[in-house]
Amino acid sequence: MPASSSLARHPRPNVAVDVAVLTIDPAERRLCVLVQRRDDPAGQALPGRFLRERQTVSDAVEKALELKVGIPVPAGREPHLLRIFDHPRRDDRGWTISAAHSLSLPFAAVSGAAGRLVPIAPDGRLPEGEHLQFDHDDIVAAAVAHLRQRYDVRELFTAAPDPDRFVAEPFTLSDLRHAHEAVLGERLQKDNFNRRVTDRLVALRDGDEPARRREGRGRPATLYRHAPG
Amino acid sequence: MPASSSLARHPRPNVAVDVAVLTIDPAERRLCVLVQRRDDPAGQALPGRFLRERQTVSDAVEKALELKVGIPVPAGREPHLLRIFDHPRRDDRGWTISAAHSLSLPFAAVSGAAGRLVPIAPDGRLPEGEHLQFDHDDIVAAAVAHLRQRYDVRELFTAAPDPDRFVAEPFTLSDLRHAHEAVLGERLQKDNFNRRVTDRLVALRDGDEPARRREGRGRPATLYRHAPG
DNA sequence: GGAATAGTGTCTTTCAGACACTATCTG
DNA sequence: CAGATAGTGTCTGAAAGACACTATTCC
Repeated sequence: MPASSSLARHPRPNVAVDVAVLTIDPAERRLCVLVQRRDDPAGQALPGRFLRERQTVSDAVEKALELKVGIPVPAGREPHLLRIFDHPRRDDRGWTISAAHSLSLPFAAVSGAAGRLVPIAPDGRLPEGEHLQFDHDDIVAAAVAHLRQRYDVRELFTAAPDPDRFVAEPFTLSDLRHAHEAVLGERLQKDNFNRRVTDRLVALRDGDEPARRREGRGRPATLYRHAPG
Repeated sequence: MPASSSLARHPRPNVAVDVAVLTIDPAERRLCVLVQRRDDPAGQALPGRFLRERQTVSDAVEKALELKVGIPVPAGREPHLLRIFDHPRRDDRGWTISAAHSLSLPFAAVSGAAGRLVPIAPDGRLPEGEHLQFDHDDIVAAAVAHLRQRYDVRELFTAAPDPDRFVAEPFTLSDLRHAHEAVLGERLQKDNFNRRVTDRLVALRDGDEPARRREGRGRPATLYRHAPG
């Protein structure tokens, strides 16, 4: 903020926020983005909203999600700022800049939303035939790129696995791996993945034995939580 | 940008940009940030400016640097968006949000600036006794953290060395290493550093021999450019 | 020769990646 | 038992980090 000048009478831009809500569909094991349900066949759009008086950006994101897709933002979830779209003529209704954000949510928080979950192609973009209005395709691509960086292999040792907490505790190593595979859009090898992440996890105990989850056929899997710190 | 609503008559915020200009003082081999020269003893500040009508953010950054510290931005240099400061009462003159940016410049582009170069402490913050107005201390810390990530060891193999081009071509391996040391605030081992970066560089030729720079005592050093691509 | 800077040979440790194996459950 | 899922033992190759060495200049 410029320190010296008094607040001059400049025209001020409309300031908007747009949000790419990312989640993982556990049935399909696919990364999805939440798109507003609108009848307009010309183009779907991400939820977005103009800033109201003295509103913070993250508050505007929260309001946009409540009003446009009908979901509350769980406590402790923070939107990530991706970039600012500021082309002077990008909106012919007037000078408008938009702060593009991404927000990762667990599937349970999104499944009741008033919107469609569009799967992300392995290349990190929207599938053929799914195109969004304005610059929203680019926001999705930026959101996925940003997310994949946080789930990069090399991050597994410096940071925690599943930094965006797509997977609810407690979880099995397979749950965790499937989440990483959905984010990265590629298969990971079970053995190497397990060895990399177990240092950062604590196994739940059931008395003397490790706590396990039995589900369908096969050997029951040990349950884990994220290690504190 | 919200697609459905017409442009309502909301109050609009003042939108500002603030810039942490980072450079490396080659004599001191230290990372520095450019601070506006102001007489106000209460606090120094980073260059910043309000957006003018239909102005883009990066254009506002450019203008701020020209007018507040008197330096032109060389072609091909892009400011990095760090975060948005948006506390509703952060400026008592009115509702103002600020897009904080960093911009890396070679020393030659900054040495004539109307401002002070303040060295960055090894912990990435401003030294004791140097404090800036508003949230500008935080901008500097964020700018340095962002920069150090780009200069992380692990990035050397995936990306080019000196991605922000602090060092002008042609350069010696020592020039390049000193720049990385200044950014990271720690010493690097000559041998390992050289081996990591030489793949990404091309040695200049002087006829049959590699081109060398003789300077003071010691064996002359081979000159390099960045490898294309 | 001595001091200073440039550059290399090679060893150890770490760890990502891959293959093959063992373990425990359901039907 | 077969089929399915969970989990481990161990090798290979890449590369980061460290030590010791050689090379070429100025004085």
